[in-house]
Amino acid sequence: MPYPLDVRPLFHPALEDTTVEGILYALSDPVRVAIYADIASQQCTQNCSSFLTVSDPPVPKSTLSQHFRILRENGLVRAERHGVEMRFAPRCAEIETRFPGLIPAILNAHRIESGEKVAKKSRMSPKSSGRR
Amino acid sequence: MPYPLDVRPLFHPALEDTTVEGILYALSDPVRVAIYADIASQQCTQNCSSFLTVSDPPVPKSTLSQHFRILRENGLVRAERHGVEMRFAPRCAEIETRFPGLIPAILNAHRIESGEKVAKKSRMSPKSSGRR
DNA sequence: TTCATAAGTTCCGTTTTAATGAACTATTGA
DNA sequence: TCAATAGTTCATTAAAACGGAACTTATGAA
Repeated sequence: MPYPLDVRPLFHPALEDTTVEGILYALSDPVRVAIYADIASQQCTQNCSSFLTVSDPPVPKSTLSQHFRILRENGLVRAERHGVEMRFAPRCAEIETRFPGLIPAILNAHRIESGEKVAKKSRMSPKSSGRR
Repeated sequence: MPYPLDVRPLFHPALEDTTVEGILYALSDPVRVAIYADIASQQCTQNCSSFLTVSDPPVPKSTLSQHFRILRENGLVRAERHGVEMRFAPRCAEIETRFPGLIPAILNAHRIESGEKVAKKSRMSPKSSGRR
């Protein structure tokens, strides 16, 4: 008889237990902020492995797992086991009620910076005109 | 004849070289964010030693020095040697032009959290009425 | 059922990074 | 010239991040 699936308690902090420094720490890593920006912008939840290639070279699975744990334990995402895979949903709306404007400002800053990187890359790319 | 005072180049990143992750990292430490919040809120610049007691137990001098270096190298403060002491001024206004809303949101969140800590402490204090 | 595969996690050795006492370097004032 | 003060640097230790390998659980096929 199939018993309930693995329901080991995945710890999620209560909203009021989240801290600014925890949030800033979690998002101060380039891989984690990229993951979070992606999760936060998607309407649908995503699984772990879809993020193996957020970075080049690809992030090892074990490292990715740690990154997700840090995002979860600092209150940034909600994780749910779905069969063999894990799905993540952002907790932006909740955090917004506790620390208004914080997450939007960070995501906005991240967008600005990402835009710069893309611009720099395309300037350096052999496909671009380079200095004319 | 007295030569120019020690003017070893104190490195400050150009505004456009500051990064979100650098800023978040610098402010993800409780001591550093407390220092920065203080500097950002003061009209007058302050020296290093006035922050020895931002934390209890007091932060060792060598540790403080590192904290200030991290704030400076990540573009959060401008440091100037004035005789024997070092003075710091916030770079909030600059950062605001690059990452609008980021610093105010972080400082606001920090205020919220500090307020909670004070409230909790006074609830637990023997001088307060405690549970009535 | 049994086996193979796939998704994540955990373990553990290695590498980085942080913390801090002690020694050191300016600068000022007596 | 000496003493005191503000910060920095260095060296040691402690803590945290990284990532390969082994492990666990779920699923689907035979």
